[in-house]
Formats: sequence, C-alpha cells, structure tokens
Amino acid sequence: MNLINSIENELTNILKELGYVDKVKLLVSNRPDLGDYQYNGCMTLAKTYKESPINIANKIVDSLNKTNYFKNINIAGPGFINLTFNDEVLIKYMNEIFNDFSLLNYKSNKGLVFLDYGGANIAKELHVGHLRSANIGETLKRLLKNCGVKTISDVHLGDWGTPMGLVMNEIRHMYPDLPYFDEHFTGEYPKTSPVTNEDLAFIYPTASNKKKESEYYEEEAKELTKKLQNKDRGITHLWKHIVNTSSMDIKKIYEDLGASFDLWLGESDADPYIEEVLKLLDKECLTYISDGALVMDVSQSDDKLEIPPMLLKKTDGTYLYASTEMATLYMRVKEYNPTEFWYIADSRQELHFKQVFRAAKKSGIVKNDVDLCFLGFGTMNGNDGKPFKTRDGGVMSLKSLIELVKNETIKKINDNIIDKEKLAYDLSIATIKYADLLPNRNTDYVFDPVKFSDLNGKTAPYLLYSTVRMKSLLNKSNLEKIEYKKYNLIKTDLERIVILNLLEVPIILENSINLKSVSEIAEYLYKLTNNYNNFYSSNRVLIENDIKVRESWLVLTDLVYKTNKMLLDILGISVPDKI
RNA sequence: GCACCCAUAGCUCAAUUGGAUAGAGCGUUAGACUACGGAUCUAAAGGUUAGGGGUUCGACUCCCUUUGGGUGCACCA
Repeated sequence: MNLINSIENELTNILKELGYVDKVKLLVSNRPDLGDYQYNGCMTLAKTYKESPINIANKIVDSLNKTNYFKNINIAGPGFINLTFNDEVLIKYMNEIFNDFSLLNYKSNKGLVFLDYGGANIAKELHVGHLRSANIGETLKRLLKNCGVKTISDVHLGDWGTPMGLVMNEIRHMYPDLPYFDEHFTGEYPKTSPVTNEDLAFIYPTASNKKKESEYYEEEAKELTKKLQNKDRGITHLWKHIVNTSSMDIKKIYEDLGASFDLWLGESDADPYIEEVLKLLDKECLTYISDGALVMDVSQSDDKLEIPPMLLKKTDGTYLYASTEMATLYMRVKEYNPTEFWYIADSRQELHFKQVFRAAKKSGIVKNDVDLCFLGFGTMNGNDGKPFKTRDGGVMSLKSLIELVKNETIKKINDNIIDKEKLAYDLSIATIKYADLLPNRNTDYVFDPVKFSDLNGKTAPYLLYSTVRMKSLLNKSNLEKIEYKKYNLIKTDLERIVILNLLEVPIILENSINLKSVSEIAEYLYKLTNNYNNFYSSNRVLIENDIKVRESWLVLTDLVYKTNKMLLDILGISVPDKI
C-alpha cells in the first residue's frame, strides 16, 4: 500500500478509537507554509457529534503524536490539522518505491469495464469531432488497465444508418449501370470496390448537400437504407465494399493516434439482435405505435423536463440509432457481461443515451447493478469560440489537423535529427493529445496549434523534452559507472518538493478513475516535471562530490523519469529517444 | 416556449466536489548561465470569481434572481 493510504487508514483507526466514524481523506496542503498535508474532517465531525472542532482536533493530534510520521503537527483556523512529514519517513518511502515501482500505482477493484469510444462513421472522413472520443476513450482504457482493471473496447462504427443510404445513392447517380442496383441481376458481383477512399471523401458531402436540396434524392437514399437493412443481395455487396474500403483508412488514422480497440464492430453487427430485442420489449408491453412509428416510453415521474419517448422503428420500417444501440447493449451483455459500461461521446448526445440507458434498465436488458455511464465531452473550438473549422468554413479532417500542428512543430526541431519528418509527426500527435486531455472533459476548449506546440508551458514538447533529458542524465551516469542504489538524505528543499509530488501519484490515479477523467494526470505531469526542472537547474547531479547526495539525486531522477513515462503512457504519449 | 450547461487575471484553462490567503500556462516586466541537453530556471505585476440577494463556522462551488453565451427537445447519428 502507498504511504498516504496507509496513514489514512491509521488515522481512520485512531478516530474509531476516539469514538468518531470517518473515512479519512488526507489532502495535499494548500498552505505549504503550514504543512505538507492537511486533514479537514474535524469541522464535519464537529457537526455530527456536536462538539467543538478544536476539541476533536486536539484529541486527534495527541494520538498522532504517538506515531512517528510527522515532525510537525499543528491545528489552525477553525480546526484544520496540518501535517509535516519526517524526512526519514519520506526517505524510507523513496527507497521502497525505488525497489518496487508498482507501489506507486493504484489498484482498483472494479470488475469488467466495457468502453465504447471512437464512433467513426463508414464512408465519412474522420474529422476533429472524432478526436476527443478516441483520445479520451483510449486514455481511460489505459488508465483502467494500468490500475489492474479488465477492459473491453469497441470502436462501434456507424455503418447501418441513413448516411449509408445517402452514400450508396450518390454512387448510383455516378454509376447507374453498376449491377448492385439491378434487382434482377443474378450473376457474380465484381470483386473490387467501385469506389476508392478518395472517392468516399467527397461522396458523402456531395450526397448530404443534394439531400438538403432535393426531397426526391432523400427518398431515393431512404429506399437504399431500407434495402440494406432488409438484406438486399446487391446492396449488401456494395455496402461491404464500402465498409472494407473505408475501414482501412479509419484503422490507419486510429493507429496513428495510438487508439486501439479490442472489437471492431459496427451498428450492423447488432442487427441480428434487433428483432429479438423488439420482441422482448413487446412482451413486457413497453412499446406502442405513435404517429406510425414504434416507440417506447422512458419518462419518469420526477422528470423536470418531459423526456420524449424513444423511437425504435421509423414509419418506413427502418431502424435507427436507438434501436441499434439497444441491440448492441443486448449483444454486449450476452457476450461479455461487464459490470460497467462507459460511453465516450459528445455531450450533445446526452439525452439520447439517457433514453437508451433508461430503456435498457426498464426492460431488464441491462441489470440494475450494472453501471451505465455516459461520459460526455465538450467541443474543440477555434479562436472564434466556434467549432474548429477549415479556413473556408468546412469540417476539418483529422488528417489536416495533424498536418496543421506538424507544420508548427517541424519549425522547432533541430536539423541534426535524423528522421525529422517522423519525429515531427509523432510530436504533433503527442501535442494534440496532451492539449486535448488537459482541460476538463466537459468543457469546450480553444484549439490553438501555435500555443500547443510551443516549447514552453503546459505542452507535450516541454514534457517530452524534460523527460528525455532525465533519461539522458541517467544514461550518462550509467556510462560513467556511477551506481545508485539508495536514497540517503534529503539535502535541498527543492528535492523535498519533488518527493512530496511523488507521494501524490496513487491519489491522482485513484481520483482519475473515480472521476473518469484524466485531466488531473495531465496537470500533475506538468507540476512534477516543472518542480524537477527547478531542482535540476540549481543542482548538478553528476558532479556532486558527496556520494550519498549524488546517489539520492539519481534515485530521485530515476523515479521522476519512471513516473513521467508511466503517466505519459496512460495519456497515450510515448517518450522518444531524442528530440 | 421548456429544460440543461457555462460565465474565474489581458488571453487559454485550474481550484482535491462546501475548506484556510482563488492557482497554473501564455503574454508583459525584471533577473540567473563556462551549459550533467539553455528547447532551461527564478521573481514581480495582474481578481469585487458576470451583477444582486440568501443558506453557515466557512461559498468560485449550494438555493433564488437579473444579464450575456452555448446545447438539447422522436422518424439524423
């Protein structure tokens, strides 16, 4: 167990002996002049036990004085307890984590978490709107895995709805003679796709525009969607070509972004379960016909806003979002039976998921003790505060976004680097990820390529440069055969601050899992790195004469390096050898 | 129209979920170096937390209200 947790446990027991019940949480002091950590519980206890907070604090301090964790314990204000560690305790802990780095990790006791993120649409280019889902989802998955939680991730491709009909209709307009559209065709269909990925990049936008202008065009597309869902032979063949062509490109970009998925399933994979789900709902008498469509009531008596019924089947008999989503849940429960579901999607989809989740619980498709979590995220905006667009106002593809950042990054890389292009590309991905993960999940943020790729400040280049420099120092000590096996003594205040930072790691990880957000990790990385750099610039590790001090400083560097590497890895950012 | 979210330093974001003196980055200003990787480090200035009222030992945080933004409200996903 980590140091802070074990002290918290001890303190919880002390309280119990004194007759108070509280699950003690120690907080990093926001008054470093008064202590390293603080306990704020006395004021709350005072309320429940109708006793003065100072009295309670005094009793606690008496008991705490019998332990030897702290060199200074004081009570301040209405009843804050401030704690300052004994250096010996810190040194001992440093040696423990140096010998077993896993002590710095947090072990979660969660069951199986199923993550749904990515959400790319077949035949539509990945754009900036897909970035956050991939980033945040991938990071949460890595966080969970790091803390010992089993996960399953699914990209959940959009391959079964209206857009597919639109794309196929545009293809029909381009090549009316293709056999896929001929209902009487009985021969062999071509083995190669009639469209390339480059074609697809403009086919969907074209179709989407035509739909807005012509109702007839829309009807044509709807008819094709219906044919697809009814397993029309030709249309299914064409659809498969499109899916295969498009998936290759999608996979490539996700790979570049470092997002990986256990399952590459799509909405279509849930299709075989839709009828089963609808029957089940019908059996429970949960559905009814409204304006010609099949719907399900998901309202609750305590709703402030009337939640509209959930639409399961359109008037024309085709399925939509909610139906495939329900079937997907049904399939996932059946095959994986997770204890939690995490859906990472744009905040604007909250109502839809609320409906689906309610329906899933109400119908028993998902059991009551299973957590269904919608993790919404805010929009990535441009300087004007509106969603990030290309210069001419179009949707910006992820490829162009990466290119944009790369152009900024490459300016700042040394010419003597061997593969400058590759490094610039990797750094750009890291830059985008870090910038995207730093703000809170829910808030919209302004994307500024120049600022994010800056060498100073809270940016990936700064973190990576510093981390590479730590590694370089450790390598050099190795070359010069300087051994370091032990933390001996704390010589400077600056290193003490870094040590205190290291104590926080397990707490940061625990908070991140509880909040299902990694921005705290991103923020912490900067703090730790900055404090280490501060120490680094005022002390020369390798030429320090006192062997014991030098050993300690190398252990410190080693631990900060490992911590950075671990946390950057959770953020999906790998540390290059050289920058 | 109804409902939800947001408003914090010049700009971009935090604030351990009700805790002490609201913190960071950028920018600005002033400093540090024969440098283990200077792509670095330090310091200063900068705030009536949009306005007003309330709840309590304590409010950026909870409640009410005004103003200004954003989002959602069944046959798109």
